[in-house]
Amino acid sequence: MRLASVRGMRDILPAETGLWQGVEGAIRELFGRYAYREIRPPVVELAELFARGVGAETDIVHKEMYVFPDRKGQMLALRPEATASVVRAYVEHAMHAGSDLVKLYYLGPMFRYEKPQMGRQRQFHQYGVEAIGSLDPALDAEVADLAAQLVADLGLDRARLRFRVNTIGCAADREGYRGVLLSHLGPRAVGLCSDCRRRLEQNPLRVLDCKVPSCREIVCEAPSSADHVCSACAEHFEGFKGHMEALGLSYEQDATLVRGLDYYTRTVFELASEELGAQDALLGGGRYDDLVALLGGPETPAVGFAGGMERLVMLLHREDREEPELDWYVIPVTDDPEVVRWTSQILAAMRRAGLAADRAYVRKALRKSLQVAARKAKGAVFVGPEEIASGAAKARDLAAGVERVVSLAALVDPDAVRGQLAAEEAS
RNA sequence: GGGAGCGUAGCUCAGAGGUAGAGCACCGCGCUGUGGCCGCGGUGGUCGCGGGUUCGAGUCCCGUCGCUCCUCCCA
Repeated sequence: MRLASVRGMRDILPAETGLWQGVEGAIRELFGRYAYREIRPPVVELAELFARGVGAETDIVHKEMYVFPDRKGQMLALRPEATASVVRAYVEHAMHAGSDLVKLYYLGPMFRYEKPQMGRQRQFHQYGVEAIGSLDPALDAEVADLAAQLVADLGLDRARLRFRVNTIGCAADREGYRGVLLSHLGPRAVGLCSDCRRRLEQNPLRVLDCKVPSCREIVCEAPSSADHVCSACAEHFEGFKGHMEALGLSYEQDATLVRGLDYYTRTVFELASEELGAQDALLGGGRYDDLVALLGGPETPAVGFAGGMERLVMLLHREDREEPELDWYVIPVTDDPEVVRWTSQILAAMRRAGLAADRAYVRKALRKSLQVAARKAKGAVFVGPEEIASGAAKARDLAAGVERVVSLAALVDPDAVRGQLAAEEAS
């Protein structure tokens, strides 16, 4: 069989890369505006980082991570997410020493060995922010506001997006709530699905977001974590919600919102879209106050979120018209060596002057070359014996269908070109 | 990991046991240095891959790989 890309890993072709660059540009611009600076951690880390940071028992680490030994037998992993890497870098480079609050963002490929489907690939791309060094609930709200602003900037329909928030408390609260939850769910275990009976022992919180109808019934009567957090965490959550309202961000509180990574504490949130099908989470995040210390740094609270690029691109995909990108397409009208040389010289001059230009390299009927030109460029320039003799060229506006003789100097002057085209369109 | 559907030309798809097709795209000609229309002609396929049944398989059977959807999980 012919060689093909690896399952779950796809090519992003030129027809799509324009959209990707646009989304990436919007992300970088917005995150910069919120005072986050880019960090680029490596794609490969010690496998242990994720086992410790994300949690050895989480699905992501336990079942989905690409793990392999290098040539010296060291166990490495392709990163399944970036927060652990960013925090590792924060600790490794003692970034706490340089600033009271460190705000970082990243953008790049992640890897999870899952069954591929719409909106879920084995290599996918995430963007995200991490604000490390403050426990202020206003910072949680800033991160949520940033997420909301991103989808607004990209022009997504707010009515079809759902912002859900919850609190799962600090580490001590989680331990306490785990007991409360167990004593509620334990007697009802018979009614739970087989997965949930297993979760009951490993991570009872995950029973909460099970989608099996019978489990949901049992779960909706279960005590919610928000009612079982300590007063400090409850106050923090109230503060967070207050700031959300102050910023005009609408949300729904959802007691079943539990994230799949072990490091989360207190605030958790998720933004989902109705338009994405089964994989509807656009972005998700929350607070992780214990992770920095867990990875060997000082006790440092932090909050962040991550979102999926593919899912964002999918929502924007409806407008995919392809417009000519080049300013000029230069066509030699004969095979004459002199003509061909002039063509290359004019082309080079245009490019050096900052114009986007290309030329016909495939010899064919002139009208065919014009068809190609109309697909690729805003204007066509003809080079032949007549043009060489007069020292000017025939330039054609391909949208307006108007043609006029232009001096070579005008051809390579970006301002003149714009004036020229505008004048032709007006006439 | 569990379940379902689909893989035929670059793209969208017909073909239901008997010579692999259409539309679009691409190339050429009509139209010698001027586009989008029209007409005519042409290039292009180990029918995902491997086995089996049959005189004969794109078509039926089994396996496998891939895609899509659900479940699961999350971004």
